[in-house]
Amino acid sequence: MPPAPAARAKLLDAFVTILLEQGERAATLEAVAAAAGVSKGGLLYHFPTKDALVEGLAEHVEKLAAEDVDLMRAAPEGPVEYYIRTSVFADTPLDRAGVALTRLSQTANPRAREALQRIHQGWFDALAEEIGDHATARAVALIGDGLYYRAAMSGETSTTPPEDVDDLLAVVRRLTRTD
Amino acid sequence: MPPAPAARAKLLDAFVTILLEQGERAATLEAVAAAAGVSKGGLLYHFPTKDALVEGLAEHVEKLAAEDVDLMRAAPEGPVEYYIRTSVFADTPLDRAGVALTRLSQTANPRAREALQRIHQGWFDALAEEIGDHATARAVALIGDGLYYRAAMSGETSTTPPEDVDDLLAVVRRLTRTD
DNA sequence: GTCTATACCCAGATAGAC
DNA sequence: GTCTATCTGGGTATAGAC
Repeated sequence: MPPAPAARAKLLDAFVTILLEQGERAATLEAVAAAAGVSKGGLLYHFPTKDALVEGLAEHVEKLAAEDVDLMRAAPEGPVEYYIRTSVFADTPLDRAGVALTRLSQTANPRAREALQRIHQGWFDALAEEIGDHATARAVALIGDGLYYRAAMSGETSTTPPEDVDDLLAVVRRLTRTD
Repeated sequence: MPPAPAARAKLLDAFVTILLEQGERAATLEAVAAAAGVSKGGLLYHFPTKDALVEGLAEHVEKLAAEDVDLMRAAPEGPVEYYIRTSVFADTPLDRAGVALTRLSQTANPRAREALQRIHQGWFDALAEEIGDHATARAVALIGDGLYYRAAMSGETSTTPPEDVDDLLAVVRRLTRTD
């Protein structure tokens, strides 16, 4: 990979921020360019079309998610606990970019949807490997999805209180222990 | 309530269908009007602005969801089983309209978001009443949310196979039984 | 209650200067 | 590599006929 110019990263970051804070409709080329401190023309040099911008975000998220799956598999507390803990919105780069991509996914962006599907599959596989039972793994994955999508929808930047996460984790442990 | 003209219902239905099949971007006034078999002007007689159309959909979904909560509380198999079973996308009027509204919710429609929040709260309350333990109720609610949002995102019109639902239900029963 | 016509605006994209 | 025009299409909304 070439050095990856700073402007590209800044543009993607601006795209994510607007998507998070104002939704898809507000994420116009002009708005993204302005937020990144360049002109529309400047943006279009790096991303020739809007689809290219979406594509760039999708790739970015897939890369971050792949790294996350590695972390998940290597986590001392195990994939399940890692997964649940990190499913609550925590304003990490992956959270931000992931939620932003989710907002695009319903619009009509097959690319965004495919990426998200692969990402979720990666998480699920890691869960299923630890849990064994398919249906239980599915239930755990769905709990994470629920947390994730709630964050993606409700525009909440708020973090779920730690004790709530602990309570939820206790429930999940009860679920996986009996297998 | 006045007789509620058929055209209004047809327009809302067309709005829902386009939202489901092609996403928010495609749901323009013209497209909705055409799908409902009227002209743009005709649509604008019933819904003076696009916001009014969204508002109309939100109200419609809230009404359907309120009825669903009643059914849920009265369900012979109990609220929990009813909730999980009906959380998978089944192409019912409520499913369709609910998913359509979900697609709108991230855009920047506070109205759509508020409606969805109230709706989810209604379901959660009914669950918590049966389950007792707050954290467990939350977990069950999240599993349903996960199913729901997955349908909302992936543009899947496909129905989850019944045996998968049964498997999931078995897991949920294990979860609630121990309380 | 529904239609046509049209005004207005803004998003996405192109061309070409610097 | 970034900028300033500028074109074009299409989305929302208004006016007014039928």
